[in-house]
Amino acid sequence: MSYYVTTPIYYVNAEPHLGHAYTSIATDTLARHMRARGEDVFFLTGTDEHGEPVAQAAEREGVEPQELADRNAPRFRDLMPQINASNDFFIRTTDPEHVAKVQEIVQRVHDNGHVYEGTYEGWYCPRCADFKTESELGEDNTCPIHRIPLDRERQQNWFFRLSTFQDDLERLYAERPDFILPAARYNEALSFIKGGLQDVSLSRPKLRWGVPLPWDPNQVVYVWFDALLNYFTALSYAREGEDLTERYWPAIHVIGKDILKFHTVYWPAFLLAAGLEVPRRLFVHGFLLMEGQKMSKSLGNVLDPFEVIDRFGADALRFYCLREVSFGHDGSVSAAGFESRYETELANDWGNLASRTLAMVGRYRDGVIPDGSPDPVLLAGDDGFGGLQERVSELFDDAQLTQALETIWARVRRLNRYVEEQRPWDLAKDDALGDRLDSVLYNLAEGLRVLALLLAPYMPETSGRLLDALGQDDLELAAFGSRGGGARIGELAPLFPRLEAVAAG
RNA sequence: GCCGGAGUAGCUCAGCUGGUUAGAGCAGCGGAAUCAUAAUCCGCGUGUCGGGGGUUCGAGUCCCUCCUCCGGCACCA
Repeated sequence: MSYYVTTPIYYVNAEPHLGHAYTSIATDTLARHMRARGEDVFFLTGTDEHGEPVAQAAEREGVEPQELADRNAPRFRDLMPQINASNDFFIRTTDPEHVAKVQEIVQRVHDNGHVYEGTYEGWYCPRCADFKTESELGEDNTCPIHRIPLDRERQQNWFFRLSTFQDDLERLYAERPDFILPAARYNEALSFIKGGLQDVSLSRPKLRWGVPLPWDPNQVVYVWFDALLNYFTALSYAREGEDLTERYWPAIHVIGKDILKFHTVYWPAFLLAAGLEVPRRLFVHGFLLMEGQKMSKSLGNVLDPFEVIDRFGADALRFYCLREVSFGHDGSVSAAGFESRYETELANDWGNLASRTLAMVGRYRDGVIPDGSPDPVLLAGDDGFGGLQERVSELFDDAQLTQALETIWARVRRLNRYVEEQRPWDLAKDDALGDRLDSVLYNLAEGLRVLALLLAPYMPETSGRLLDALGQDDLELAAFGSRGGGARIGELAPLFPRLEAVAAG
């Protein structure tokens, strides 16, 4: 089965920050998990490069918009390998193939009768060269940015008949109660729709920075439709000489709660207008907060992802983001919280479990994992290994990334407890207990293998190192007890060196 | 104002369609152990499950009401 998953495309006007990293990490974790299950995965990310803010920023710097975009897009492209994202393609909305495809689809929507010419009236800022919404107006209808009085202006404009799709969208939502997760976001979108849909601008006038309308070159496609279409256009040219649309569409979108309306209302309606399938599903995540506050440079309360990666590696950042904040909700992150989880969970619970297990296999069995069979005591119980893959998979199906990780982590703790219960060092003192020791060591190694596979989507680098040290090269998910012993273990440097060691460098 | 979330141990939070003495992690105190990155494991909580009322044999879990916080209520990405 195909699994096409996307991040939003990132606006090149800003610098990459933790928020971008978070979305990409979550999406990558989904993609990696599905690949491990044998699904046919395609993972897309990219940059959004058109629109007024880019045009203005370029103007301020005295360069062409394309030049500004060319300079900033690579910073997002480079973010992906830094966080170890496994995206299959990186789209830029200035790609000529994207532009051509946008025009084709917009034309189709036009030809299908969903576009008409109208006038848009609103408060216009001549300095911004754009309209302001009611909610962003300053005192006495002034521009919130420039603090100058706004003009009441009318503009010729092409409109998309969003209102036509009122019933279609309501039916879509009724038929697919899990179209959007979490459910609270589904409710939010649905109540917006039920409030009554009005038509929206499809284009912006003048020769600004964007995709020209095929039937009216004096207008460019409103940047949001241009941007949303990336999910669809990318499939047509991501692979040279191959169109992946049939194979992968429709998509599963991972988005932040701030862009809910565009993705859950405009986007499905626009696809219907073009005669295309609506997305399979949308997963909406919350924001990472610093001490409950929204992160912002001016407040200086930013957790710099690049700094964390430099010191601790991408795995630690990935783990922390998905562990600390329940995926789908807002939550707080902090340097102290990071260090606490790094030390107690990554270094002590998990890294040390790997160390002690490998050390015992080395010491007691000359580095060869003994044969054995699953210990019933490890399979049973709320934190047992029985049915673990299935439970984790179910959670991933609903993008419950944090709960899945907690489910896995309960087994990390279980294995540490197993070591204490079995006391292999005592078994090793009595040759008559050799079979028992074999079994315990087998179960520990097998537990590590299963957990490393389940954790690999979250922490690909360290999980790979551990699997390597366990002499495993099969990365497909496989149940506890499905592998025998016999593998020779290798060297393993601490997966997560303790903080002092990291500081000492 | 309307709609939707949330309010559970010092902190961060789990608790599905109502059912054994309300849970986990962290922090704190005490102990055990020594395979391991001095890493682990065990024990210890008098919590008004936001307040009040109701339904029920039984409610954190359903209904009503009130309080507090957050989000949405359109062309800002």
